[in-house]
Amino acid sequence: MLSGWRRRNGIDTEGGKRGGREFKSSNTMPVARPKPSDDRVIAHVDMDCFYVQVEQRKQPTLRGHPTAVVQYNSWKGGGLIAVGYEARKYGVKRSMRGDEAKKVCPDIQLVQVPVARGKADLGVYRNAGSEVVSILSRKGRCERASIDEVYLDLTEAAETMLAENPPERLEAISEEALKSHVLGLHLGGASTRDCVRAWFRMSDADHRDKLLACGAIIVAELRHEVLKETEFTCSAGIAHNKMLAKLASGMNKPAQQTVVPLSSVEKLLESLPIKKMKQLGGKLGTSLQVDLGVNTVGDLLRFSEEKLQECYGINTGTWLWNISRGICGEEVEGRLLPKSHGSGKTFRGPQALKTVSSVQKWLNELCEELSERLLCDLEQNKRIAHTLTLHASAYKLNDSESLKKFPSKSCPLRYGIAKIQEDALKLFHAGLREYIGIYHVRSKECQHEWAITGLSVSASKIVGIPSGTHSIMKYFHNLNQTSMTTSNDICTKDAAFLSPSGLHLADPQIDTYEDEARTGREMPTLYPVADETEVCKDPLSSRKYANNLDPIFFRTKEQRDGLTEDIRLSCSGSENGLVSEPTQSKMDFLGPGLKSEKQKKKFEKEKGNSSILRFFHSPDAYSFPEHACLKTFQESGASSSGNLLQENKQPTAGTTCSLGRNDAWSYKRDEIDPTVLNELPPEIQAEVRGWLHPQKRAKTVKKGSSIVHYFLSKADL
DNA sequence: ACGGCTGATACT
DNA sequence: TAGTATCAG
Repeated sequence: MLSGWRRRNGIDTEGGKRGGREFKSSNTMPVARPKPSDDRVIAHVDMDCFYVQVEQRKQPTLRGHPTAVVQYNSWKGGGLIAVGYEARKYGVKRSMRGDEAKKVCPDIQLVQVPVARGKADLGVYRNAGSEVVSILSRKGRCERASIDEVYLDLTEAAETMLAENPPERLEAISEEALKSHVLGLHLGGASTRDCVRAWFRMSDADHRDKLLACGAIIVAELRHEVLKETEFTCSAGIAHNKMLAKLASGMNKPAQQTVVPLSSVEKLLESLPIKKMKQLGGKLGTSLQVDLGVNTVGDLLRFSEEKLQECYGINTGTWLWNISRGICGEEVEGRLLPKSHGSGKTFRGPQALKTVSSVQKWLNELCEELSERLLCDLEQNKRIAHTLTLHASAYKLNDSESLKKFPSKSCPLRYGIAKIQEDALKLFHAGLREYIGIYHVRSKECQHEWAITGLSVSASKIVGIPSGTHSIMKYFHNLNQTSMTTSNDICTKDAAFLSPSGLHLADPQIDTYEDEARTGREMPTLYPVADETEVCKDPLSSRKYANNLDPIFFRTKEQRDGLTEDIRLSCSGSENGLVSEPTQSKMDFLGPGLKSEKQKKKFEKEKGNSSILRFFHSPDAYSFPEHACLKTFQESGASSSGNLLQENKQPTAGTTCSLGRNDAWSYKRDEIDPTVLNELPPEIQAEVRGWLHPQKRAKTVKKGSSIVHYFLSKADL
């Protein structure tokens, strides 16, 4: 009996008896299998104890000393979030408390995570990660997998090297490359290095091995550049797919790289504990162990694909079958920027928040950080986020129902600190009302019913906006001239133009809130660009925009072509005039009104900036009337959205490609004038070309679920 | 009620 | 879609 994991994820919920299974007679039919291998060259680069390195660079005297990064030094020395390798020798581990670390390693230096607005601020690490990404993205498609991890598709670069400058012709192979670990390489007699050198130069090797060798040389170069330019060391894995590359990058740390030739895969996986595989470290992995007795990846080979599908569903089953053979078709995504931003904090135990005002206070802090990061993203990457989401965790006091989860709520995101704060609070109330039950709504000040143990706000649905001759500046400039006579902020209405679906959620309506006298206000005309004269007067007209115009591209075709993702990845507050004044803890206790005063001053101060940011800094920026938005916010099950939204379909033809990192919008590829590309910075060109000519090879779909798998020849691995 | 914070993704 | 859950580091 499968327990736990499957109950939720299992696709086949009806006792595992699947209709249609009998149609798959396993041997007679040409049961196609995924290719046993592909000839891509994929690298996974993993920064070594990244936070520690960042702190050591900032404070060089820490180098060479056992060091760990800790947050919230208050309780038991704080929690470790990164441990340097010197400290690991003493047995210091992540998720130790600072005190325990001191115990096993008295000399350890504990560095605190920067704190801003009363919470840990990981901004410095994010920025450091961006530095690294900007270097690693030079040689091929690059996917930022996390703050300190990157995947690279080096296939083209490796092929080029193999054709023009193969290792065997290379008079000298870099020292770093020669230090590679090559799995399965027999080190008979000769020194390791000579062996590796010989491997790199092997002229009779499998073509795919040669590609890997080239990949390893390239990765060694890249890692060297990272070290030179950032002082950070990293480790890497080079293999034919993401899964193996990721596996390899962790095998020899720190500051080393590991190559996985095809011939080594079987043995590598045979004895590998199942939990070491990415995605199998959690409940699914446990289920494999407990329910199927699978302890190593090799053990998985005993099960037919059908059996695995019976147990875990079609997708996961096939995926398991594949990974046990070292097969993984996942593409490197080609995304240098995050898809969402979030700011959150937990309030454990006694610190749990029990009043609305304390919640509000913290929401304000979180929203402030979020807003800052959003503006940063806007200015540096020309991207706009469209959805604001509030997550909270809570428990009920004196209630058996305390297991109930606090519901997440989201709404359209309006730019401007005050707006975000206001909306976040409304979302909180919406969630709270649902959480405690609508009958208790009125007992607003009745405490001790609930306690909040975690709060977070996040911004998602981030899409790029055009740049180039008609830049974002111009866009907002127009906006400002025409419609923002009283306002300096982007708000929901703008999202009407920008939102891919035209979906508009009204502000959450909390009945305990006074309506903000929106009624009589007239809707301003809003000209997206000078030559577009459509006027948005009522809720429906926003739909018209969304339907008829590609919102972001609701300008000329030429303008559309300029779409770009700015490659300036860093988002450092101090560099862009966005830096906040030193956080004053007094502010914590000031109401929104006073805070607004502060923000006003900040805005005044920044008025001189040519930055677009000044458009959004006004705290009490004009708010578009709510009736301009479709009200789709679901309240007590009463949904007014429904049909309106469903009509709104995006054209997704076969020849569309998704722009940037967000699939929200598609457009016809052949509408793009290729010559425009040449005017973009080279790095951007590369990425845009990536969009325009996505994958040469058949696209392998997530988790091996793709039907293409079934049309490829059976594995002989 | 302790590991905090951040992010991605899949499913419904 | 919006909301939930899982996973990772």
